[in-house]
Amino acid sequence: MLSALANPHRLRILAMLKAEGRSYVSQLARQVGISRPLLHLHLQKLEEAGLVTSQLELSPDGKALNFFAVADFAVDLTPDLLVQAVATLSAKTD
Amino acid sequence: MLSALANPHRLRILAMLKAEGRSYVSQLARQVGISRPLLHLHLQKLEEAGLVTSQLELSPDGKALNFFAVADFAVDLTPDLLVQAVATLSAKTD
DNA sequence: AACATGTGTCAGTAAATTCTTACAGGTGTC
DNA sequence: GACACCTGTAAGAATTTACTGACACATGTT
Repeated sequence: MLSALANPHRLRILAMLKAEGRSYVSQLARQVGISRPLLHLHLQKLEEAGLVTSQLELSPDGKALNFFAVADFAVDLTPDLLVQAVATLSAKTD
Repeated sequence: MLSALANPHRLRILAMLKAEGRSYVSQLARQVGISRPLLHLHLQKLEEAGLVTSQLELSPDGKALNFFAVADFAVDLTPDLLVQAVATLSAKTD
C-alpha cells in the first residue's frame, strides 16, 4: 500500500479522482495527461492496494465505461504502526 | 517520504530502531542482517525523509559511532491529505 | 606492524519499475 | 465498411532503485 502511494503519477491520479468524484479510464487519462495503458497500470496498483474502487457501467449510447473512485481510507502513519506492519510482513525468529 | 517507507528493509530498520531505542551503523547492520554499505544507503533515504535522526558520538574506547533513532513522526494518511501533497508537488495550471 | 573495530564513498552490476508501442476486442454512427 | 469511441493486455525499451565488492581513513589493542 505504501509502495502504491510512492509515485507522483499515482498521487496525481488520486487527487484528480478526488476532485472529479469519479471518472472512467480514457477520460481520466486525458485529465491526468498520461497514456491510457500507463494509467491502466497505475490504476491496477492503486486498486490492488485498496485505494481506489472500479465499477463497470454502460453509457446511454451503449459503451462500456469503467469508472474509478477513491476509496475512503485513513491510516495513522506512526512509528508504532510501522512496527506492527513489519511484524505482519516477516515472521522471522531472530 | 512515502517512497522512503515503500521498502521492506527500511521498514525493518525502523522497527529495529524502535525496539532498540538507538543503534549505530555497524551494529544495526548486524541486527537487521544486511551489509553495512546497503544499510548506509537506506539510512540516508530515511534521514532525508526525516524519519530517523543521527548523532555522532565517541565510545569510551575512542571510536566514532554514528547513532540512529526513529524520529517522532505522525501523518494522517487520507485522500484529502494526499490532495494537499499533490498541490505542493506540482504547481501546474491545468 | 598487523589486527580488529568503527566511519564513509564509489563503480559496476542486478533487479524492479516505469513507460511506449502495438495488438485485439467491443458498441454505435456516417 | 470505415470511423469514432470505449475496453483490455502483452512485449520490449528505458529508467530508477537496490545491491555488492572494493577502496580509503580513523582509533585502540596485541
